Formats: sequence, structure tokens, C-alpha cells
Amino acid sequence: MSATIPVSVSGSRPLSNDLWQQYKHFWKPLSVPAKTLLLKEGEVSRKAYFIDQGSLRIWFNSQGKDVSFQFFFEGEGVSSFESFFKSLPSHFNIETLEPSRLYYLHKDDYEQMVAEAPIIKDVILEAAIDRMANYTQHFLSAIKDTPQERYRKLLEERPHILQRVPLQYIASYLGITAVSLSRIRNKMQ
Amino acid sequence: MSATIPVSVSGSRPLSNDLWQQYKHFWKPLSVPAKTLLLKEGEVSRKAYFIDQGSLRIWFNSQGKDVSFQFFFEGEGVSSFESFFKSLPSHFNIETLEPSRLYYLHKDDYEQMVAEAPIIKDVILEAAIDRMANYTQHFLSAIKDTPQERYRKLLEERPHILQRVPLQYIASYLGITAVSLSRIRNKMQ
DNA sequence: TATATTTCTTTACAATTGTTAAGTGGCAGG
DNA sequence: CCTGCCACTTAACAATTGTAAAGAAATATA
Repeated sequence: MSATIPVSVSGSRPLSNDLWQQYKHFWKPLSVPAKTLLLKEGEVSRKAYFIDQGSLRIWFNSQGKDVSFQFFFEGEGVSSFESFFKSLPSHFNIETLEPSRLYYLHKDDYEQMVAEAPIIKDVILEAAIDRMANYTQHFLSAIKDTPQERYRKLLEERPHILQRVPLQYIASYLGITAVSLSRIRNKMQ
Repeated sequence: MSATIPVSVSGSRPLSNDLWQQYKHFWKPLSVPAKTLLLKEGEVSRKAYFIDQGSLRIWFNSQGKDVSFQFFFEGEGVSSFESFFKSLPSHFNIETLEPSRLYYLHKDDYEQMVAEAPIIKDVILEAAIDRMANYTQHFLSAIKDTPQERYRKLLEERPHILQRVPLQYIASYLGITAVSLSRIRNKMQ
């Protein structure tokens, strides 16, 4: 495994530690082509993923429209947090953007892991709080910034996204149409 | 105390249980007038609040503009989650909208509580995941719905907000100006 | 390489929103 | 009762965005 298994299971930065190393054998390798659906809207998530190579996106269907919600790359963990931890139907689809080499943790193995080492829950709680802070920032940006500002911030803070994610997905992520994003890009020369 | 101390400490529905009842003496009563600042942007939160009577809002300053982020009412817990649990400077202000009767839990007492009953962390984790699901829905609505639709949903799902929160605050919460909200309201007769 | 398919850009027009400023109504304090 | 303050509405105009359709560019597939 070239990247380190992260503490987070839903998109936070990777954060290795002894505890996690101890249980990394629970993570199983998986290689999939682009556009592979790893989790389908409405299904209960039984797996948390870690990206060794490639990229994923989380999206959902809104009145026939494909709306991207978040993008993930090497070294990041991905899951439908609420679905995985609470065994509820997922509101989202999880799909590969590129051919990807992944590791996944099955819910049964996760259960065994926390049964053996309950302290792992602290790690999960911290990850959940981090995730929440992240979503909060997303939401705040959506209500306080214009689409131009959101695009400019994305360009500054996560330029790699622009190089690896189709613009139509980025447009829906910014809450605008592909046409409007194209105009914004044109205006910024 | 007329309302039950909730499991959540950041806005989820109240959810009493034996465990929580056992520690409810840690919560101290506090009565404050309207527009009282309970937590200031940049400060580290040392208290989590529970609303017995009245209402609160979380807001922040964005380039001189007052942007409301969330509203809370009787029976709800309120805190700057990340600030309280991770002792980081808060990104938000917490302020009363109306004269309010509150209960608060000091961070020191919270520490003692989880030291005595570590299982309370499970409850916190669940609350955190609930919060996250909530923020997620907020964000999704912000990128997929028009301001009209968001206003219509607010009217349907949380009509009490319209009756107790000034429209200017609701406008910023919806990501639009007070003028635009007024037009939308007018258009919907 | 050639062709097909997908992605992105451009255009024109309608609809929505922001901005600024003026006007209306309610409410509290003197 | 009056005055001032605050919240909300309305108006006019500029700017932005959505929609639909056509065209250009890039990518995939044979």
C-alpha cells in the first residue's frame, strides 16, 4: 500500500497512528475502472473506502439532474457517513471519476475493530467533527459568496480539482449551470 | 426545568435517557435578555447551551455583513460544536433572539462527565453525525434549490421560524438580500 | 487516421437577483 | 401624542444567471 490508511472515513486528511496501523489488515484492496458506482442512492452503505490512487465523487439525483456534492483524491477516506455508521439508506451515490485503486473496510470488520478497541470511536468522533466543520464551511460559502467567488476559491484552494474533474460536475458542485461556469471562466480570462 | 435536557449539544431534537438524567445536575440555569451575545467569534467556547424558553441564532460577520447561519428554539441544544469539543476559536457568534431561559453545561463539567461515563461519547458521536446530516441537507439545498424553493421549504418545514425571526435574518440564512426575500414573499401572494 | 461521442463554449433572450434609494408601517420612549 | 428608530416593502436600473440551441474542441473508439 503506497498511501497510509487514514483516521477519517469520510474525506478528512489522512492521519496515520499506531492504533490504525494495528488494524490496517481489515482494509481490503480493490481496483475499479472509471465511472464505477460504489454505493447507490437508497442503499445502506456497508463499506468505507480509502483512495490509494484515482478519484471519487459523491453525487445525487435532484429532479433528474446529476448534482455533485464532493470530490475525493489519493490519501482520502470516503463514505456515506450517516449511512455507514447508522445503517440508514444513503442519500448519495459514490462513484469513481477515474480508474482507481482503493481499499475498503467492511462494516462487519469495523464492528469487530471497535469491539476490540473502543477508543477508535474517539478517532471517529474527531473525524465526524472535522467533517461537520467542513460541511459548515461549504454551506456558509454557498450562502455568503457569489458563484464567481466560490469558483475563485476553488481555484486557489483546490486547483487539482480543476485538472481532474469535468467542468459540468464542478458547475453543479458550485450550484450553477455549466453555461454559467463557462461564462465565469471566460470573464476571468 | 420544564424541558428535558437533550442528548445533542448542537441543535438536534431533544432525546432524554437515563444516562443523561443522571448528569443533568451539571446543567446550570441562566436567564438573559434578547440580543445577548453568549459566544463571540474568535473566542473558544467553554459552554454548551440548552434552551428552556426563548430562541437563539448562530451568525457570523462576512465582510461587514451579518449572516445568520442557524436558528434554535425551546428544547434544542446549542453550541459551536467544533469550538466546544476541540477548544478551537469559534467561527460564529451565538446570540439570543428573544429574552431566554437557558441551561448551560461548562466544558469542565463535560470533561468530568465523560471521565465518569465514557459511553456518553457514543451519544455525542451520534449527535455529531445527526448534525452533519443536517448541515449536509442545508448545503445540498443551497446548491440545488432556488431561493424561492428554499423559502417555500422553510415555510413548510419550519413555519415557526417565520413567526419568531426577523425577515432580514431569514434572508441572509437563505443566501439572499432582504429585498429579494420581500419580492419572493410578494410573488407568492 | 477517421469517426463518433462527449465535453465545453458561445449566443440570444427571458427571468431572477443585487444595489440604491425612497416610502410605509409598527413600536418604544419621552 | 409625538418623535425617532427599526423592520419591511416597493421601485428603477444594472448585473448575473438560467434556458435552449448551435457550434467548437477534446476525447474515445474502431
